[in-house]
Amino acid sequence: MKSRQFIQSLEKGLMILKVFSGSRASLSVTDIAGSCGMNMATAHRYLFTLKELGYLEQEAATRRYRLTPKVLKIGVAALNTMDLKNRLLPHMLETTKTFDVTTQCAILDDTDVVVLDRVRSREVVNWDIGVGSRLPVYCTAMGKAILAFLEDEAQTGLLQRIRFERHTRHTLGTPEELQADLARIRDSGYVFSDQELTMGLRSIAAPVFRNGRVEGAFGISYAVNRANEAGLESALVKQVLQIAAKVSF
Amino acid sequence: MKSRQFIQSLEKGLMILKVFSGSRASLSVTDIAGSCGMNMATAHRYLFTLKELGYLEQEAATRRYRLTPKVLKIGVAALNTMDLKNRLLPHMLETTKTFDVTTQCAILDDTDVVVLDRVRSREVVNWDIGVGSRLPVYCTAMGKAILAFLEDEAQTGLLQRIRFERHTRHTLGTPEELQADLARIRDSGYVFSDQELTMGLRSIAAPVFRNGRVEGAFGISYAVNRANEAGLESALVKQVLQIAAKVSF
DNA sequence: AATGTAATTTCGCAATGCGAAATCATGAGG
DNA sequence: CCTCATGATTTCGCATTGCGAAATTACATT
Repeated sequence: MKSRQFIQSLEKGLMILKVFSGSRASLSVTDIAGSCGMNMATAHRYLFTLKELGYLEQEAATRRYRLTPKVLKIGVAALNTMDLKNRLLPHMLETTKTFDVTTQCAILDDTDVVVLDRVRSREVVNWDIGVGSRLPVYCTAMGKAILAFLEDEAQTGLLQRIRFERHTRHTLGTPEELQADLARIRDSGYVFSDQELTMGLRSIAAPVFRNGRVEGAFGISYAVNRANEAGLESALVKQVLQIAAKVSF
Repeated sequence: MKSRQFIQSLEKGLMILKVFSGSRASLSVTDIAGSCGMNMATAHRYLFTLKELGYLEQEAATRRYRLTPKVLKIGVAALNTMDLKNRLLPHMLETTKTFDVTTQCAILDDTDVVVLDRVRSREVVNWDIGVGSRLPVYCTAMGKAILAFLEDEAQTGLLQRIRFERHTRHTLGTPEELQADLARIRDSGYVFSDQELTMGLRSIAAPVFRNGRVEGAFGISYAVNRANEAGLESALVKQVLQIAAKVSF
């Protein structure tokens, strides 16, 4: 039983918006009613309301609904209130320029890291994640950087909720492997991740602190074949640590 | 009087989320109640619900609420369903690499253009807008590119809603000036915008069509001083038009 | 036309959310 | 340490809102 304070109509409305995130672009009343377990009349009322408010639009022909750019407004506000991004951005630009690597910053949300911003290297990679995308903590450099320095209770809770999935042959598969890795990371202060999420891609990351607590992470990614360049990776590690230290407090 | 179908609780909940977008990062119950014109008990119920659902978190000390990264999930889904972005991205990467300019794509939302994605040039500019940010239609190259090719009724309606504000000495100040500019744009097929929004910054943009209707725009920006480089700007115009044509259908 | 499928609206009833007021923190003075 | 003040949270009875079954409408197919 929910608290007396809980407003169910709001939950339903947001549930509908969320369904759009998971599924395809355009959905019909029936689709929504089905996937939310609502009566069709109910689903229709909510869709109608969201349309009125401008968060959804309806194709005239098919009567199907799709998200409008207005929904972005809400999320982007959240992004901009994260000053981690603002503190890091100049360093990201500079690092990308100097080493021609992709730099990014991210924060934790449950068992995912959320990419706040990224500066792309000039080399076009087949792989491209965007601002706001989510990646699993346990197989990303930034994820592990944050995880390693999380408060104990938060960390153990989180570790239990992780559902391990093998993305490449380098992906860690068990909590134990991850624990061991985290211990190593705590020692060295940074993460070196070799193709744990995507084949062909390496990353280096370090945590950023705010008042002594992990706030997020700074990371860089580059193609494996660049490992040949003499001294590159050690320079990158140095760079990552230096920047993470500079913006931490 | 609203339709019988309209669900007020959802409106209130979303209104609260929206207030966070406009104002500062963290808000108290009283703040919300004030700016939404709600009873404090009501505001509290909604904040409580949003917290339960994970869209807000509450600082233990101050009892104030702030947005969580979870709200991003909703908006980002909208971004990813826009295949305009996916179609353009490879060309953006290539263009940025070739000319070392910042490339971007955007769509229209009411009187703003919303930046879907951008690839930064290597030159670090003091100015930096991010994914999801909104810029006024009437003083951006991409905005005018879209506006110029909008259906008549949509265009006239929109023109009336624009509130002109002078950002630089090049900013257009009246509907008439804008109209004249749009006519010129329709002739040439592209927009050349010189420091209309930000001093020191030039942009070139062209509309992208989908089934013959404007879907969004592709644009590039660069520092004014690069206008010296012989042939650069005409090459850029050619590039913009070529790419816009390629991804249109 | 007849049939089927999906969207929309109606309507009476019950649950939900409302606001005034009470209660519970927390902090600032005295 | 107590009091007052301020803000957050909860209670509670009542009116409103939102619910679902069913009716209606809108289209596409046969």
